[in-house]
Amino acid sequence: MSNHEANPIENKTSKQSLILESASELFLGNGFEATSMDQVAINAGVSKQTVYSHFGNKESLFTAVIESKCKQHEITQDLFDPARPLHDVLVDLARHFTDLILSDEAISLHRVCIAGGEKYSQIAQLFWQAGPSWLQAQFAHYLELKQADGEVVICNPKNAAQQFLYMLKGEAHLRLILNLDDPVQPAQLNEYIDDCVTFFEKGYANQ
Amino acid sequence: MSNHEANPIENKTSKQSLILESASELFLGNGFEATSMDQVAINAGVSKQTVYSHFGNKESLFTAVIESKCKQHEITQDLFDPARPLHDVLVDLARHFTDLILSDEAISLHRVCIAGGEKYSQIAQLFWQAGPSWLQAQFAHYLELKQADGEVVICNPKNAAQQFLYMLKGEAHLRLILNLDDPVQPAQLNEYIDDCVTFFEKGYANQ
DNA sequence: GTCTATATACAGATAGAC
DNA sequence: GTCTATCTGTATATAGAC
Repeated sequence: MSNHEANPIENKTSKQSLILESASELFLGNGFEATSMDQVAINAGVSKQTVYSHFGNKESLFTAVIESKCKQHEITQDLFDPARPLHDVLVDLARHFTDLILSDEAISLHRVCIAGGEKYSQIAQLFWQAGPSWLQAQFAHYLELKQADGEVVICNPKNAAQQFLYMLKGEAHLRLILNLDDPVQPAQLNEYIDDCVTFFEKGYANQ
Repeated sequence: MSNHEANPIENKTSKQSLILESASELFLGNGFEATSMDQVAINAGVSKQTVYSHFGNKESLFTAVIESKCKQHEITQDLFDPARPLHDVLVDLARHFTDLILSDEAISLHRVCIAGGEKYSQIAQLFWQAGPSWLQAQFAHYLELKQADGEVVICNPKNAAQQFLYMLKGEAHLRLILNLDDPVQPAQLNEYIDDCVTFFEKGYANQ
């Protein structure tokens, strides 16, 4: 009985994805510096040399991990259908946005990008463009259309979009990313989100 | 001529503060993991053993640094004098708050607390209580008084305080903490801040 | 208290067999 | 491509002289 699989190509890609998965777990869980290539290899069930064969060095592996994770976390743009009324969009956006950014994986990803951004600014740039920048632009564009319709009075849609999104991020996100013992409770969070929607509507209402 | 100083006690405390200053620079600049005790010693102009004599181990030294830095960055509570009109307080708060949180040292401190919070949750707790938590409470209290005066209509002052502060933090802070190449320009920031004040006043106006 | 010298461990990365 | 064994540097922490 031979030692190699029936399809060597599938075997190759399988090992590569095993390594990527292992590295994702460790980098996102413990950060860049605290993760060793030995751990990555053991966790993936391969030898260290195999890791180096596929990804060259630690930085390249790290970049590959961040890149793949950024692609996974994207909010659908269907949400910003211009035909939808403002209130519905605000409520949906608030719900989807908070669900996304407060998830365990998004928090880990954000934390790692902050820590790693100092030395590897490419990482932070990837995260910024795939995440915050993209969403802000989409939402601002939607608000422009609503402004044109006369539904709202917004002199600067880009600013308004930011105000809404960063307001929502707020305390719940900060507590999680600081890893505090007591996160914001779901009931309190829901009340806060509703408040934000109401606040936004009144602040930018057309009289 | 003897080698020791006239006052050995002053000499001791001087070395301790030298070490603390050196460690602050390195921890805030490069993070916990990327800072070695050797670097701290060299940067302070003392031997490594002296560092250990004063602070025991790396974690203790780190905690001491964060604790001292948190104490330095505190916003005066004179700002929330109940006699002051809302508009003045909002403008002053917005200016002082953004100045503080966008400063180099505050960004570094924030970054380090996020990175270190995973393993040493005491660090993040220190930061949270001395910074965000304290300011939110002060501002919420002021808003309660204004609500009682009938100047504004705020059903939940705690939420309103958060909305204003986290909205201000916004993109400028995120870009800095991610260490992106292109930070928000001062002119654009000022415009955004003014927008936030106007938005808040309209959103919570008493008709 | 402060120094120099050292013990011990583990990191990133590579050599060479199969 | 994949593995085991190893090189080389550097980290935390300590021992012992002064």
